[in-house]
Amino acid sequence: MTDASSAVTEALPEAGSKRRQIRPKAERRQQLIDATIRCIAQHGLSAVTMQMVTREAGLSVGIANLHFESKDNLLKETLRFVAEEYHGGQIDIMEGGDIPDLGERLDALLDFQLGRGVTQRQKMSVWFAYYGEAGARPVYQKIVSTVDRLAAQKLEALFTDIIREGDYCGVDARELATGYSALIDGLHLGLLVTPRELSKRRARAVARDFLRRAFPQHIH
Amino acid sequence: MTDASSAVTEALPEAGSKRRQIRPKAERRQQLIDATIRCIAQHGLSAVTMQMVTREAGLSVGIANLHFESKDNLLKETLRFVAEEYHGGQIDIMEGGDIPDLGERLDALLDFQLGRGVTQRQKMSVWFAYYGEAGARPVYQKIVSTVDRLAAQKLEALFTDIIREGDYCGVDARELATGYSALIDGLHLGLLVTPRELSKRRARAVARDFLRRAFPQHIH
DNA sequence: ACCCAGAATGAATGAATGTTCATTCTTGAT
DNA sequence: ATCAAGAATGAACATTCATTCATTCTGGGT
Repeated sequence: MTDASSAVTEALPEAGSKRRQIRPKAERRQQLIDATIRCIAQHGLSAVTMQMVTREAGLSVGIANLHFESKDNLLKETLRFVAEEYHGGQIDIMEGGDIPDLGERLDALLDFQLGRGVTQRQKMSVWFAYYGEAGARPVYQKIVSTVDRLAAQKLEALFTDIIREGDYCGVDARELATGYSALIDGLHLGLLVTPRELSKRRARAVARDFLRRAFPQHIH
Repeated sequence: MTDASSAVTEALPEAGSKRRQIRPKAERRQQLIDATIRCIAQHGLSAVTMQMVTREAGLSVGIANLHFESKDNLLKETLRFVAEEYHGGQIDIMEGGDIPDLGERLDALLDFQLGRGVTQRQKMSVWFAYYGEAGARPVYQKIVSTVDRLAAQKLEALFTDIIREGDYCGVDARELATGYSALIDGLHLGLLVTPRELSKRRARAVARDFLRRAFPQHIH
């Protein structure tokens, strides 16, 4: 078919290169997961197909079943990646040896949760696409609740420290942590579904307000 | 209903009756929408098929395309129904001529939002299934944001009244309303995805805490 | 220079699903 | 009792999609 000796074609040696490349398994896996995230964000979880994902990744259809065993598994691993990245980022900040001041640490957390650009929005789409299915799929519930529980513990610990430092009384760290987490989730929903009604700036203001009401000395 | 004169067969006059019945269009539509809700809650939006829905409704496959033109339309109408029911219920309470005391009205609202049983959980599954797809489907965004906007206005109005009545200062009704809505959404998510971590009782306590911190004179 | 383990490909396959429509049946009016 | 309108049925069809696998190709080791 393609005559190798004829030098006529081969116009794009780099960009649109059709050249087959061999890369390590871990790299291909990540490539496919990234493509899956973009596809879910753009087309919705229920519309995602293997063809769509592999085309987005610039690879052939067979490769997805080589590195992940099935579509189900690819979707599962994609959720795991997003969940761990999001919660891992939060946990790093909350443990945060690099930020000694507790008020600043809260600010950094808020920045992480409601900051960022397009990428963050894509991740949020993925996040909620899975939430929607979680009621019917125990596997998803398990992945989310595992990382979720750890993040919730860290948040409660941080709140406990702040309450002690500020001598706030009549405040329950656990209840407050549950409320703050729920508030952030709800704001993400708002940003995703009604971006016209809720700007990122306003979402941050609302979250800061919640924290200020609870820890007036730490948030200005 | 069943023919009284023929006493031979008709073992189950109600439950397993195979008899073909003709019913008005509106009734069939509601029957199919109800079945769709149950299917989404049990299997997840992406796993719902027309066969599944019509079997759940105890009807044949053709009927769905007779009363709704397509699967897409059935799903769209189901979302519209759930959205209007949920937001409509809230709005009725918030306008609430039947409850003059504003604090009690808040309580009633909270009851409606976080109360109920299995049915409510089913509706929530549906709600978030669509949220997950909303990022990619403008139709869903439009349906939700339309009813959402109205409910947000009513909530803001209620908060404004309460702020005036309680002489609360330094509190912005709009910002608080956004926060409260987001909090409720987030708590619903928690109830759906991590029911083990978050009981309905605790969710209510968290929401009440939020309101108490804002309107201490109205919530005890 | 040669070789081969295994990475990559994509046409083929079979299963699942949305939609159609010829046919059957019910009901209320005449 | 008869009939027509249209509600209801479900087998058939066309499409779409996940998965397979025979084959091709690559790059590091010898």
